[in-house]
Amino acid sequence: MLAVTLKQIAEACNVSTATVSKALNYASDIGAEKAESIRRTAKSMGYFPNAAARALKTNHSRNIGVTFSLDRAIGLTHEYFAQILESFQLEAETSGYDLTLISRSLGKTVMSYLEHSIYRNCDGIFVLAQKFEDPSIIELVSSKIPLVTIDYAFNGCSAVSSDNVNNMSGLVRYVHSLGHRKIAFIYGDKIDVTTRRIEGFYKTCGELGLSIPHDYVVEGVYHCPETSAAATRKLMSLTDRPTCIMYPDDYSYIGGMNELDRLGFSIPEDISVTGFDGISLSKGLRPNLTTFHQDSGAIGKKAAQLLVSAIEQPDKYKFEHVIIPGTVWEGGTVKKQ
Amino acid sequence: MLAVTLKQIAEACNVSTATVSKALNYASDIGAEKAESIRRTAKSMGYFPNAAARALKTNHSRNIGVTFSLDRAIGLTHEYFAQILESFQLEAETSGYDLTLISRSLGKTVMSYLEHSIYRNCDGIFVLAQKFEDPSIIELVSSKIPLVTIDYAFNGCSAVSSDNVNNMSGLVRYVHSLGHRKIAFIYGDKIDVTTRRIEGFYKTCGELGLSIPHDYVVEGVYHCPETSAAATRKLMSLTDRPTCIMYPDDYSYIGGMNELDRLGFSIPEDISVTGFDGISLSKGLRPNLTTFHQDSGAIGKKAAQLLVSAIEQPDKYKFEHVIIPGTVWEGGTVKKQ
DNA sequence: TTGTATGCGTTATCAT
DNA sequence: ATGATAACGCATACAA
Repeated sequence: MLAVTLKQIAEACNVSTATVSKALNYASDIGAEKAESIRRTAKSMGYFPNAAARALKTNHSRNIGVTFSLDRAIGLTHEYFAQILESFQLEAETSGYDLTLISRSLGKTVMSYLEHSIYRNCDGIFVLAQKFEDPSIIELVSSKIPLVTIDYAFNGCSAVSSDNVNNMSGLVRYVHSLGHRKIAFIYGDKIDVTTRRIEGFYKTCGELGLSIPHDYVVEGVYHCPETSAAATRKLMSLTDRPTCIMYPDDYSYIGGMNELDRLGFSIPEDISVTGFDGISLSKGLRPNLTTFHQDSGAIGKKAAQLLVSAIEQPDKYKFEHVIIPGTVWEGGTVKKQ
Repeated sequence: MLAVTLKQIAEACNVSTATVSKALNYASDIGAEKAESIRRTAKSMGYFPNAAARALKTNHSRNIGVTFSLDRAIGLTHEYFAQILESFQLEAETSGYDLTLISRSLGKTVMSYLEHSIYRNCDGIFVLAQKFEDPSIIELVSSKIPLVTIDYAFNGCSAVSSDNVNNMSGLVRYVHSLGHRKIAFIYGDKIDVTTRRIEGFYKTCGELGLSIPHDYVVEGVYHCPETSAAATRKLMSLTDRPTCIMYPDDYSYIGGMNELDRLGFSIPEDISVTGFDGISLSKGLRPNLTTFHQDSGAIGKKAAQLLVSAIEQPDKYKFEHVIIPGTVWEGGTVKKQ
């Protein structure tokens, strides 16, 4: 509101705005003590540069756009994404970037993510999405604006992914190591991540010499307890029941947990279970849910680092696809057979 | 990246930039068909205004700052706040405003929320906080920048609150109506919201003629299952046990749920319980958690409407404190006595 | 070392 | 009805 400008500082110091600008930007061609004194008065006057003016002049805004292309209101509400965004924000802020939420419209104007990003002069984009085949995402990726994606790698773009194939594999091996041979898997929505997990599941079962009946692998929905409940009912009504059910994610497991209780099965005595994600909920449940913890904090942080590099060193920067490992969280829901 | 400018459109149309600007802004002093043709070519060239230039000139950015002054990483991760932010975002976007996350620093520079907001030319601020006594929040509120707060009302500022006194009262009355007389209450961190809930609890108990022993009201921590577990243990070890325990929030109830199970009490046969918030988790648990649903969607939406009014009609706008009612969600965790 | 002048893209004022 | 021009706040090439 006050909005002190360079001009006011210049008047207060009896110098030109150019000199003030140089002092504030630690330019080399300015007297040390004069620069220092200018900085002091600038500070005392509560000066902060005007981001719009600076963006207009320098052609970069020190602002990163965040796109949310997530389904079924699993946006900010999903702890996995919320944590990634939170750690991304922290790291971006440390590097001097603010985050602006970028949507597909503004008022009555419908615009693509790219158009919106250009409108806001975003220096880079953090693409948080599930449906990467969204044309507006494709357009974004095809442009020359620096960006980083999560859990999906486009050609020529940096990406940070949870290691889905190996994570799934690790979890299957853990379950197998406790003696389980009849392992069922409820997978989530058929997005890229899911394909990899299914791949990891079958591959690992194969390596372990397990042959999994077709009806042990059923489709579910991420973050949806109801669907997991239904899938659980289906699995437990099979004549040859599994000894362990792997759920698509921790949250949807809640549905399975309740259904198993309703059916009179206790966990892990009668049936073992695993989740996926490692959200804080899994440590609140009893027994603690055995799950695979995806290191969302590391994912967000790394994504921010990659994006900042891409923005600040466009020439020497090389695209990377970083895979962040996770860990099996041994809870108490998988019983030794 | 392409960044079509007014100038390019002007050249393409053989008119001046002033004329183009008028056409695009539907000014009155311009020929109808010429304006229309200019708009067509602008569209065909993929023109979008440069937000920075516009902000510089008009002194408003159509950008709203969001401050997150939340403890213990209950930021985006808390479903209540995440939902409020989500609905706020949707409504703000509809009115043509983008959201920028405002922190207390940027790079190595430490700045107050106000300084950061001025730096980014925010037209208004959405204050999402728990600790309203934070000096940086006070500074923000004392300034003349339009803002709206949630669950705490400052003098001369708009606020949207969940009706904490009455909500708590409604929940107590519901429990009482099912025959409970020995009601315990684990309250959360001692912030303003909590004070009101405690007030609502005691007031209603008084009106209902219940005298609550001191050791039935114990301090807990929001969003913290461990603390709720400890408090539960304490309550259940009393010689004269309560018949119902009211938890600070749905999430922290998870700790109580597990502890009760560990102690061999089943819900609701041996002990009744309630949560607070009405997050989606409560409907995933079995039995469904009886809780008080705070209408986070309505809160966020209303907050955005108030803020946009404050920004766009600074003169005729009157500060408001809107109380959003909620509803008891009858789950299955309170047994009829 | 310091200051002058120019332009970023837009809107607004004032001529024409 | 249309256009030249100035100004928003800042950074920088260039002149002094």
